[in-house]
Amino acid sequence: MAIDHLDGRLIVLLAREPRIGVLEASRRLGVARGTVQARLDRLRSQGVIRGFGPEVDPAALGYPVTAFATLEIKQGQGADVRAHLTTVPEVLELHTTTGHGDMLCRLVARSNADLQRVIDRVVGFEGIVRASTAIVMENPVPLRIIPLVEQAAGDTEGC
Amino acid sequence: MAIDHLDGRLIVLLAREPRIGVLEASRRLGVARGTVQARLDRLRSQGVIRGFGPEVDPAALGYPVTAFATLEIKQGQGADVRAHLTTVPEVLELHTTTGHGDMLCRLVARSNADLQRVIDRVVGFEGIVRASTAIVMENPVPLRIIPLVEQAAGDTEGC
DNA sequence: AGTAGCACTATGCATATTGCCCAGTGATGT
DNA sequence: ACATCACTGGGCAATATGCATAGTGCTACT
Repeated sequence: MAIDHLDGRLIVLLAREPRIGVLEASRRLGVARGTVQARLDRLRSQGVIRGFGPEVDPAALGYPVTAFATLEIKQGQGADVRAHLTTVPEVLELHTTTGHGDMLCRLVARSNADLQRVIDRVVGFEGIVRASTAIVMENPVPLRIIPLVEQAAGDTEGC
Repeated sequence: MAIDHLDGRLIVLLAREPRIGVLEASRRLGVARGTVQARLDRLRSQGVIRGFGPEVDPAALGYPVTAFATLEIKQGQGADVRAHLTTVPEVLELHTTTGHGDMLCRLVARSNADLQRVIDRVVGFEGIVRASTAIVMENPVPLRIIPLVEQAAGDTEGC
């Protein structure tokens, strides 16, 4: 179910130096190439590793402003709102949540002024009752997974 | 500053089929290998593409519960809180924001019960005044970048 | 006009990597 | 004792990579 220590080391290695291939990884980890190959295949088929897509920085694309919007949805309009938000390119992520709001979405925009346009487009839809937005100022911890992988790998055995 | 249409097609292609190499990409895009090579180098040096790290699914690692916590910080304790949260593996992401709270962080946990442990660890730190947590139920739009890339690429020229 | 700079094409070549095969070994469970 | 499984270590053909070259069309500058 979880991953073992070698899996963890492999994932961390790939996260740190994505350009290395299977052969180089096997050298670094001190195991045979076939082992790395098999581990990778298993991790992918188990869904632990979803893929190796490029990580794109929205800021470098011209969208330096990030914000999180909490949306309150009119009863029974959830599906329509989801469909609507999916069509907005600036909506990078959408979750339905418990708590004060009903949905939380991550937005990007070209500027603070442009954010207004994005928000207007997001909330300009029947079914959204209220929206409250928090603009991101700093991002002290960018999306990371390595510490979690290390914990998950370490739990299983003691190295 | 932004990216052109070929850049956009390249990024989308790589996002859809990450395992293809430079050579195969050049065939798909109908351009020379050197061109793809040069574009990739430029995109990486410009920071548009941060890397090709593996996308790991926390759920498959044994952390199926995701939550967002809004934290209110005592004046002047920001740096300490950041340092503290960095040490918690279950904190996948941390932002400082405008609005009601001062920080927003993304958490994962092994279960709803385990989430309590994580939150206790997160807020068990002088400097955090108040925390409100929203548990993610569904994720209709997983983190995506393709629509934004297409928009950014399309803006520049009309194909 | 003339020219320099730039991006792209097209090609070649040595080296490295991949995918696939196999036989052997040690640990585990029946 | 025996089957199963993961790992090792090796070999092989096919492929991809990094690097270099020369030619072409376009743009910008003088």
